[in-house]
Amino acid sequence: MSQHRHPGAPGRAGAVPALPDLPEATVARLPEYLRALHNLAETGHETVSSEGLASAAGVNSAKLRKDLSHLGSYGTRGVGYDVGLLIDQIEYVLGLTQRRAVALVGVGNLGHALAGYDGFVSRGFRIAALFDADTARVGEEINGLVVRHIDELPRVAAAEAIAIGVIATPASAAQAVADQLVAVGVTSILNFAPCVLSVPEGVDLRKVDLAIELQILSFHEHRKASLTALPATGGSALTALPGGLAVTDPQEAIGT
Amino acid sequence: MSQHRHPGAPGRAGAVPALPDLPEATVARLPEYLRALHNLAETGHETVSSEGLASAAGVNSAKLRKDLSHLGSYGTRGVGYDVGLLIDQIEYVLGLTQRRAVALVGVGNLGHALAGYDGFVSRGFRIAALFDADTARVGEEINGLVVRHIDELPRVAAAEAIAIGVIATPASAAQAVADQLVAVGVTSILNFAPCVLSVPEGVDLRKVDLAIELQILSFHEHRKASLTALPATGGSALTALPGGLAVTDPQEAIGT
DNA sequence: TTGTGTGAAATATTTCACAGCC
DNA sequence: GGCTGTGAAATATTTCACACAA
Repeated sequence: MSQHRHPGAPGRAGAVPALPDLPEATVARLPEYLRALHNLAETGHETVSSEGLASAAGVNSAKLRKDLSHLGSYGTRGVGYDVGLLIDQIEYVLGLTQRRAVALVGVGNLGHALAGYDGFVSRGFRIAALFDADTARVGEEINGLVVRHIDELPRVAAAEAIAIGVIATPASAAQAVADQLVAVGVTSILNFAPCVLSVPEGVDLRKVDLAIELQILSFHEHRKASLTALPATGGSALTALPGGLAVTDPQEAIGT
Repeated sequence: MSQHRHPGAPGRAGAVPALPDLPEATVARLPEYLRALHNLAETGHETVSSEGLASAAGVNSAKLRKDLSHLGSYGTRGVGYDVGLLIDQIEYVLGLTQRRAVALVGVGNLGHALAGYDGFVSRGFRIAALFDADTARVGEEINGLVVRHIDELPRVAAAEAIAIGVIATPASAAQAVADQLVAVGVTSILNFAPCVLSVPEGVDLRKVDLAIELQILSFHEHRKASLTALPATGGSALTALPGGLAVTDPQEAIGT
């Protein structure tokens, strides 16, 4: 691509957004770059190389450059990237120039913590409403917000222009809540309940399952243990393991 | 592969683990299958087809079959999978046959919620210890566990055989905590702090960043808004968008 | 000379489609 | 007849390596 093309300049200088459809893997990394850039900006850096930003974000520099190249050319060859400019660009692409309103449904153990989580507010969002189905919890105030009954969702959603719904209910309630969110026009949902939700075409759904993360780590623990368990089988302990030798996690070595 | 090969039967009938090194994408889905299988078992199903399990887990059946084929052949052609057998097999591969001990560091807002999260306990883990650096929080009891000072980590880790460390501290403390966990022999870490951690080779690190999930959703909101914003540009509104037409999120349509 | 931007190569993952077994 | 297991094709993602701009 010739010359500098800045698709959708943040300053809206008459140009057009034309959000390029980024690879999903790239989208998932942009927030990480953004955080690293904010750190750099706070420590007085005005410029950063792909190498520098990549290591701050925990990726390799080739990947970073490829990712950023999808946004257009915001670097200067021989110099690096302008930190401020890149922050603006990424925030623009991620749609963070407007502070989206988030509705959190389910104010139990986890929901309570999410309601008080600074990161949402400090990173571009506004928790606009809290809901729960349990009347015992309705009325409680968390972080300056009053918990409302879920039946008030339609009214509140219209008033607050809710853009994103976060579900932190028990799994048994999650699908019903998702349906209600969809019904009031919410098109992005983040689900913390450990279950599969189905939503209509056009609604984006992401999920965070805390236990799954631990189970993935458990797999790798198991794997590491099963490898080190056979210290010397003659070399290729990594391949097939013909037969014999019952080794079911002797007791993973911890500490000295 | 000829006949039924059951690499590493759970019942340890003298056979060998021989954990096949599964594709990472497959590993990440196994916990989801496991949850779906438990649901099926509870509702009395003894057998399930790839189609049925796939839809319960929110994936397509081809992917499911490919994933399961990496574990060996546990299905019966023309019939489906034996629910109980598959549960055993997946639990075995994920290393859930032993209840791994988890240490949670950082008992603030989020950590507090994690300490009380049922899902960890119900899905194969044991929260063995809670730590914090803030002496004001040390001694507090959460869910039957007393919060200890982080300096006690070495002693406790040795006593409890901690396998996995969960970091729920502020970002500023996270790297130091990670270092301490690594120092006492922990080789798997789940990080909730919004920062990049570096750990030595051989230590597995996963990360959950709640704000990042919202930012990814925000991107898609932005994208949807920018597409629907040009209702009829003559057909190919999806391609480049030559120039002109300043469209910076008019106001995303919410509600009716 | 430095360091971005990017084609092209290498990997990883998903999907297709069907042979083979129950 | 139904459904798994799996090669082969299609996509997606990562990495390489270098032309070229500043």
